[in-house]
Amino acid sequence: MPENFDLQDFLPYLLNLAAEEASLGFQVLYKTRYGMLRTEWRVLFHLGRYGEMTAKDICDRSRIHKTKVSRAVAKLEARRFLRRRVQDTDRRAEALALTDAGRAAYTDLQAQAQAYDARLTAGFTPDEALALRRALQRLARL
Amino acid sequence: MPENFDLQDFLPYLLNLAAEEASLGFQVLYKTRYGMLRTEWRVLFHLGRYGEMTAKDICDRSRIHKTKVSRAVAKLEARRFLRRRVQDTDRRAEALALTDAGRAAYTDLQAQAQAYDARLTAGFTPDEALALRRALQRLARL
DNA sequence: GGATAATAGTTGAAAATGTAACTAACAAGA
DNA sequence: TCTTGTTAGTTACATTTTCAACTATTATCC
Repeated sequence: MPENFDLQDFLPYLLNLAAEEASLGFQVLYKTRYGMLRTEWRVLFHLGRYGEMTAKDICDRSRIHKTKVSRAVAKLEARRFLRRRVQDTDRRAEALALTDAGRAAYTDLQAQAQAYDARLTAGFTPDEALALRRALQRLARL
Repeated sequence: MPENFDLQDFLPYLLNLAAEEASLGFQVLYKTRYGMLRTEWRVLFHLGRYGEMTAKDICDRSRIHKTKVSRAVAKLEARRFLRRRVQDTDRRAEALALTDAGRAAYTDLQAQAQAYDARLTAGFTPDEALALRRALQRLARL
């Protein structure tokens, strides 16, 4: 066991640093354009990408805690980005769906996200970028 | 520009997920053993690994905001993990140094961190692990 | 059917974070 | 030396997050 273990080599630290740095550039977009928080953007993305689903579905897919999702949904609804519809089959659950405005915001931000992702990986070869994503998905247990 | 861009492929999202997952396992250690927060552990690590330095030094090295460092230092001091000594050369700055208790906590947690890091990378070949760290360091602009 | 447990989602209070303003000390130039 | 500007660090306040408790509904099983 080596004595000199640098913080820069500690994976949780390194991951957090890289995640913060990478998040920052994109945060500017959804924050300044739509006044959204990270969880709100993520909920929007889920609904835009995967279609109608309940808050529980989003929780399961994204591993965001239900209180965070609940508040994000409330804000997105207040801003008319989504509608809730109580389900007949289970009146506890609500099906969430984007409004036209929500869909427009999603389309815009999704394109921005893709462009931003391309910028982030610009310094890597396709193989390197692929290996990085694979490694991260493994670490995230996806 | 492909239409179907999954969240799981979006680097900021993926990085955050992996960072959270990786942080969780280690957080248990410094939280349950020492009741520390992430910033406190990081400050402790800096002082343990790199020796006496000022809060400003820690900020510069770690990119943690000075208010977070200030509060972490206050807590670590209250728990007798570090001492402050006003510098003669500049009476605004304080040299921070671990106490014996602080050093003991650092030694313990540092070993745990190393072991945990090894567990995290156990599924990777040495080359893969190295490539991952290199990629993350680049993304983090280290 | 009726009791009990589990689940979807919300809410309130406490803890943590971010932002800006602040104090105290130093620096530099007229 | 006096003014102005900068820096180290703290504090106050607003925003977010976390945690636990809560409501309403559905599922289980005797």
